[in-house]
Amino acid sequence: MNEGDGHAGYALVVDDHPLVMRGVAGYLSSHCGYAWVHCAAGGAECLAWIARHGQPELVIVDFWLADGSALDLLKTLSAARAAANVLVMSGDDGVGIASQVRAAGARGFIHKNDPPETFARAVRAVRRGKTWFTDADGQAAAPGRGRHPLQVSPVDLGLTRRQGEVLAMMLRGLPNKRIASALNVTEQTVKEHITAILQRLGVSNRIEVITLLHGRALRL
Amino acid sequence: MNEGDGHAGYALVVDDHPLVMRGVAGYLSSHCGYAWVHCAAGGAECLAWIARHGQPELVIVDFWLADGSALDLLKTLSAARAAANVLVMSGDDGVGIASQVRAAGARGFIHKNDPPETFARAVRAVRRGKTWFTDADGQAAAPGRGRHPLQVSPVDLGLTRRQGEVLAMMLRGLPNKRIASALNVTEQTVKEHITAILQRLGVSNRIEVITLLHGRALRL
DNA sequence: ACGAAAACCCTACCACGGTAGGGTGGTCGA
DNA sequence: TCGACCACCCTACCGTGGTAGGGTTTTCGT
Repeated sequence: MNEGDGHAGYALVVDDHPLVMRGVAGYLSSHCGYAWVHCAAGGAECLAWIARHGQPELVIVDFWLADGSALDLLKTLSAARAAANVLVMSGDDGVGIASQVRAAGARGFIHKNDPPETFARAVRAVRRGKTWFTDADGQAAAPGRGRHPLQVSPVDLGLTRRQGEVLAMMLRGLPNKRIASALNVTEQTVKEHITAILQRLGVSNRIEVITLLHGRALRL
Repeated sequence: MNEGDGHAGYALVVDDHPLVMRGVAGYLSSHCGYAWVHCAAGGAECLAWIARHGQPELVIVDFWLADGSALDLLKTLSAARAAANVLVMSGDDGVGIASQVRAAGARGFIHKNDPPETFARAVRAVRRGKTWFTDADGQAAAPGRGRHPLQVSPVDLGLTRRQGEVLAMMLRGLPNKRIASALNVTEQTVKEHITAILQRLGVSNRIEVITLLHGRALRL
């Protein structure tokens, strides 16, 4: 999948919702190839962090922060060093946010309702020096929802029922032995199920499976 | 073996922000012992899902949904079958939300700003039949931020700089060989770094590391 | 100037994961 | 009844991952 090479620089997520931070940070590290992802709960913490450690390669900021909107932070960042790629993320459809944000120096704007794929595309674009402003600011965020598979069913993945159970336990990080004893079968049998799963999913390791499917729920 | 693994009942997350959903769902499965977590993007989808599949053991609803607030959904749920444990989650500090939500039949209310630990405690409480309403609705969400460590900052995890780099690549699912070549060191050196990381984190596998820091639980 | 710690290298050993290639018994639909 | 498929078992092989126990160099704080 994506190749982001070793020491590319780190990403910084600024959001005051821990769970959201968690989700975004996880997604960044798993699907966008970021080695280090740091989180800050607000603008001040973000600036302090950057002062102490270097300039991040990418900054993702929630528009609505506890200590004011992201606009101030944005301007400060731009004033200090315009180098950082800043991507602003918002949960609502406030008109003009995109343009405000762009004026303040952001390199892109995305909506929390966007599917993760869009998110990843935006990150990639910004990373390459491009900008990413989906709706041309007058298009008013088309309500057409971009639903995407966040939960996967083993069947529509081409797996048998048993393989699905094995997959579920594999995703939870259980070693073969435990899967075997939990299923009351031999470790060998588990291995064979796993071999089948691997080649059906086109990967070679169990860890590739985990990094591939992690974050989406398995529906049996 | 462990608590609610096998067929304890599933959790349902209702939120229209994919990334948030991702975070919450991941946290539920990793830190709250939920084997199955399903996600719905709105109230309608939630109801449809419950109609098709069974009653979930836990429902987590974002207060602000695209198709109106969660109150309608809450009432519908309560009217249909009061059995479900519903936990409402909100991102802002709107006064009276907690009481509104409680009146509508929710079993608990949490704030997105709350640290994940609080989230987990709320889930556990609701699961045991108790309720969870942090501020007594008049206390107006103390601004004292509840910052907590939740993301990979190698240093405040007790890791050296190099170990942090290795950890990052490990989390991306890269095998030792690749890490070694990316870092221009021997595979052996990488192994030693990893051994150090493992015992500092108190785990025994790299997959335990991944599942630990990425959300999947291992609960042995 | 000295000691500690980090980063690097080496050999060797063993458990685990995954593959290959055999076989059995059961269920289902043509 | 026959074939297809699933689940299960077995032995055997090998690559990777992780540990143990040696060692060298550089960096850094006191």
